[in-house]
Amino acid sequence: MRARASILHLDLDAFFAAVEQRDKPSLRGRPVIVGGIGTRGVVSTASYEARAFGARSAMPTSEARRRCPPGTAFLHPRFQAYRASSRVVMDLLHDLSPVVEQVSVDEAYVDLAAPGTHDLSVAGVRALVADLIDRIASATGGLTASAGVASSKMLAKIGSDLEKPHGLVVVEPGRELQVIEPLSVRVLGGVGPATAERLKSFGVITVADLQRMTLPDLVSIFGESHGHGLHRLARAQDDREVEVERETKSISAEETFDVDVPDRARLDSELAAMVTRVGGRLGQSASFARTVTIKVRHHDFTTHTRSATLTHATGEQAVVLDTARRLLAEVDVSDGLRLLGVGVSGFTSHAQDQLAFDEVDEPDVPATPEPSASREPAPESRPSAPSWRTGHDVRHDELGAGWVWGAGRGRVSVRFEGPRTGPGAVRTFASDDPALHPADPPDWRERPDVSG
DNA sequence: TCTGGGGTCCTAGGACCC
DNA sequence: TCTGGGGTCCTAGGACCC
Repeated sequence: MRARASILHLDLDAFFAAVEQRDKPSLRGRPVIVGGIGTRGVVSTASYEARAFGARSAMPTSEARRRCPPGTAFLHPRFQAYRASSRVVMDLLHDLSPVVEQVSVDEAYVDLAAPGTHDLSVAGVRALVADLIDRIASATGGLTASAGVASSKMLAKIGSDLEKPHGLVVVEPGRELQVIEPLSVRVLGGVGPATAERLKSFGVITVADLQRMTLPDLVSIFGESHGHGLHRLARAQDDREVEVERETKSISAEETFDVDVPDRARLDSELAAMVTRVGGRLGQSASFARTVTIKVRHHDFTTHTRSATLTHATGEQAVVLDTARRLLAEVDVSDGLRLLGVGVSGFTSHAQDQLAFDEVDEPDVPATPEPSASREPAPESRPSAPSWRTGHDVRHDELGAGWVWGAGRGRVSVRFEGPRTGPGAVRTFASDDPALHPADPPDWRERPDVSG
């Protein structure tokens, strides 16, 4: 917590709906819902007119249709338009300070102390941010924003919410506890429906109630991290800095089908399409991923993930798709899938990915000594054995069938799943091993006797 | 026709290693 | 008969956020 109110949290009001109303005057003053408008859609944003009828973000669109009157507009999101306006706003924030943390398309923190030139008195920041909100409105064609300024991120965010829409709250340093104590614990970051419900069972409704719980009790109920977090936040203790850059840790795509899909061919083509999207973004980021995860949701909404970590990070869509296919093959889809998704994570640089391959080498195959070369960026063409590429099916005369997990510099690692090797056994061979050859047919997993 | 899509972080158990 | 203790990696699930 800082001595002065120098952290700004800015939030655009009912952003998606406001952009639609700005761009289409006939929508102004009317209830507008932006989100999934299909049978299984949910509301992304409800305009304030729609909120008056009880429509809310994350509500099933079918429910919003029931609540809102005839004449309500239900619209698909136009992300391009939102991004364009978002950029205009973020540029205005960067005019105030170089330290801007964009949390989402419609939300950001700004460190007003960073430039060292702003008047950080309560009156000073109030004038500064009031002017900012005016400039946002004129630069975006009338979008309104709400802002909170406080001594910490937590209080700034709570402040921006207090007088929405078009509100500005400066929390005077020293009054933080007064502000939060009467509020619901739900205002604290990390307190969602589940945590709020558990707290309620202990008679905790407000932040003041939460202050009465001891740290050992909170830790025993919520675990080490969450317990300490709750204890701190209830006392307005928040030292998080405004972070300019946050690295991406996973990339994923998923889709909920209008009707549950039991058809493997259809699921496979959906999977391929999603891998193309994920792989495209992975390629843009110029990084390599080691872990591939699929996600499935059944008709009863039970949701599962299956993941596989490769020995060898990859940037290739074919490898991601092949891995995802193998994971999906293990899922019972006979009742149909409601949702299918795929993601990649465990990003590494190319140099590290070569190192990872070296580390899993089996001792019975002498590794080529390369004292420092493995730490250097590898040349453009990765495998030195062109016939073996990660993700391809192979057979070994003695060990049965498997697929290539890593290939390079005269060696190939094969992952077998058979009675002799056990599931997931990885063996490494010289790539000219005569007992190693392409598998046929490629769908060896379907054949129970394949490695027997 | 209840319940999207894209993320982050945490926990817990098992394998494995020293 | 009784069976350590960390640490790390991987997997799966859950809570949460916008």
